[in-house]
Amino acid sequence: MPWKAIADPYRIWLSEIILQQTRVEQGLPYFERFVAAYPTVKDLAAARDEEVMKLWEGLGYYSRARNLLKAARMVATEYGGNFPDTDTGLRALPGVGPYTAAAIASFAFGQQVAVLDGNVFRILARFYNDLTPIDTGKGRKHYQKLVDMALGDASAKLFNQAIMDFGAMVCTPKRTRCSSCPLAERCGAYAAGTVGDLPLKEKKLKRRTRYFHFLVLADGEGRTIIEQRSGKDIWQGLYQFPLIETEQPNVETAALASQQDWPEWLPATALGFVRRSAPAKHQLTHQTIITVFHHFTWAEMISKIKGKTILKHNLLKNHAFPRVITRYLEEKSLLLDLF
DNA sequence: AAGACGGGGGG
DNA sequence: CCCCCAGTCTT
Repeated sequence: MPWKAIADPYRIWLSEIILQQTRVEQGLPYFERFVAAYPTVKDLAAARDEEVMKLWEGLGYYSRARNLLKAARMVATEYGGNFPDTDTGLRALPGVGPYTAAAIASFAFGQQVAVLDGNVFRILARFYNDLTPIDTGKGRKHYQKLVDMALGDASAKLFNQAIMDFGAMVCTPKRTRCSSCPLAERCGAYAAGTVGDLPLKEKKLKRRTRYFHFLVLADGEGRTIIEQRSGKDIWQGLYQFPLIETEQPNVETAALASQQDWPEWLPATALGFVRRSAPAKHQLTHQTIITVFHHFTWAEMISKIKGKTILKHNLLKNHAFPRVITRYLEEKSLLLDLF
């Protein structure tokens, strides 16, 4: 890790938040952008929400970005710019759970606490050939006890770093490096031939499919309309083109106007249909989203709509969008003849 | 205890 | 296509 040698609690915290459920290669560019934009926690605390969301754009799990800013402001105002230096104190920060608190406490403050993350679950389950599922309350307690025993009196800072490196490089989820593993001789799963089956999980993933129709509106002067997502759904705080969601696939563009959630401010009769995109599929962890972009001209676009943002299309880049949208915008040529 | 929450990469 | 990733929060 580039930040491995760094003792700055701010950077350790920032990197740990970014790396939650995220691969190092994916998170690293974001870490560098954040450090460049906000060298200290006070700089981050002073940032605008929209600016932080924009920097986080594309990384996913956007509650992390919202909590990041909340926590930074908490540290800046309530703690005088200094992070809490204990596991318990760190847990009070939004977005800091058991793993992240232990990581920061050990790496930044030398506290004697063991981390329990995906790597550690995997290594322990395999080494002890342990069939206890990792995704239950009981399982977490069980493995926490095991890792606490494994840590013993060793330096938590070194142990935590070592066990996670070991999980990232040797005892990996797939294509394990058992042939060069220094623990292979003592590994229960290796002896039993169960390495590929561990760790066990109890719950299976449920998925639902949704059909999103985005309305890309253009007046004669290069303007379009976007809205900010709110509520409890995905992509909270991000922007999107006005959205109609349908229960069924293959809905005609003309039929959208009679949908429940057709915007009340948008007179369907004033729109000129230009084109619709082919359906595109986007796989999220719990949702499969099929998107269709419908292009319209709206010659007499009204200039103020409550809760909506009307802007020149070349300024779209200043707002944070879900990948579904940015990916579509990257195919710039599709928009050229519209605006 | 369940469910929700993104996006990318590997097999 | 399915699983996993230096997990956390809400219900």
